[in-house]
Amino acid sequence: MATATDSHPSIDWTSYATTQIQAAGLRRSGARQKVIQMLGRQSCALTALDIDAKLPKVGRATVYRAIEQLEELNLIHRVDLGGNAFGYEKVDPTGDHHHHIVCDQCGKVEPFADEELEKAIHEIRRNGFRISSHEITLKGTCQNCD
Amino acid sequence: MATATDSHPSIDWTSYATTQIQAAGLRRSGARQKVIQMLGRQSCALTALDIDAKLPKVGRATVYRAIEQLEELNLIHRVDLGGNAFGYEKVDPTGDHHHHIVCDQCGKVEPFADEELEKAIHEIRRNGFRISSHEITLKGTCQNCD
DNA sequence: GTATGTGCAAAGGCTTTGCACACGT
DNA sequence: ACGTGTGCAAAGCCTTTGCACATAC
Repeated sequence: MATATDSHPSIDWTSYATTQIQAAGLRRSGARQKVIQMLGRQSCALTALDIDAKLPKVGRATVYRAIEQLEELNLIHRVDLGGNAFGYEKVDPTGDHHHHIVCDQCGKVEPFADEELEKAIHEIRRNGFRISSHEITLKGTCQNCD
Repeated sequence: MATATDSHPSIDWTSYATTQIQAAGLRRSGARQKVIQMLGRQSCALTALDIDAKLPKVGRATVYRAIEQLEELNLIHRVDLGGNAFGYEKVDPTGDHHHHIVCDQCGKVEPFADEELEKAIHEIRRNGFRISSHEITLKGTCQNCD
C-alpha cells in the first residue's frame, strides 16, 4: 500500500479539505487556502496564534474564521494542549487518528496511537447520547523535565 | 463497605483537601474554605465563573487563585467542556474517577466510567514520558438535541 | 454583478496582577 | 506581630465582531 505519495501525506488532506470547502458552498479564496495548505503541512496541533504567526499576510480574524469553518466541516479538530491553550490539527480523511501526551512542565506535546485503547473506546455505549468522537490526553513529565 | 457517609461522599474530599492545604503550609482561610466546601458538594465539573457566581461573597481573583492552588496540589483537575470552556472538579482521594461526555449542540455534560477503558489506558507506556494522569472526553449529541 | 471573503481596528470575555487592607497562626 | 490571604480595580490575552473594501464565481 505504500505509494509515492507517502512522503507527502498532507497533500491528501489539503485537496480533500479544499474539495469539502467547495462542496459546502464556500469559495476557494486565497487566505483560507493558505490556512488549509499550512495545516496540511503540520503533523501535530497548532494554536490559532501559531497559525496566525506562520501566515503573516493573513489577518488574524480570517485565521479564526477559517478555523471555525474547518472545524464545523470536521476537517480539523481541537485538542487540549494544557495551560488554557487549544490546538487544532487536521482530521485524517481515512479515519486514522492519534491522541496526545502533554508534558505538565514544559508543555511539550507528542502524538501517540494505541489500538487497544481505540477498541475500548468504541465499545462504550451511553444511553441518551449518540457518540461521534472522542479525545484522549495523557499528562505527565517528559525526559527533559524529569 | 457502604457506610453512613455514602450519602455525603463530598465530606471526605472536603476534609482531605483542607488537610492537604494545611500540609502545604497554606492557611485555613475563610474564602478558600468556601471554595473547597463548594467544590466538595459538586458531583461534576464547574467553570471558574460558575464557582464565582455561586460564591458572591468571595472575590473573583480569589476564586482563580484557589483553583490554581488546588490544581497544583492535585486536589482538583481541569476538564475540557467544549466551546473554549474549562471546568474544574475534585479529585477523589481514593483514586476513583470518571470521564465526561459532552453534547456538541447544547453543551450538556455527563460523567461516565468504564473499566475496560481504564485498563487500556493503564497499559499504555510511552518512551520519554512518565505518565501521571489522563483525560478522556467523548463528544456527541444528546437526546434533546438529536 | 453579486454575494462571499478579507483585513483592520474596536469591542468583548475570561484570567491575571498590583496594591492596600484583613485575617490566620 | 508577622506573613499569608483577600477584594477591588486595572491590565493582559485571546477571540469575536463591525464595517468598508476586495475577490471568487
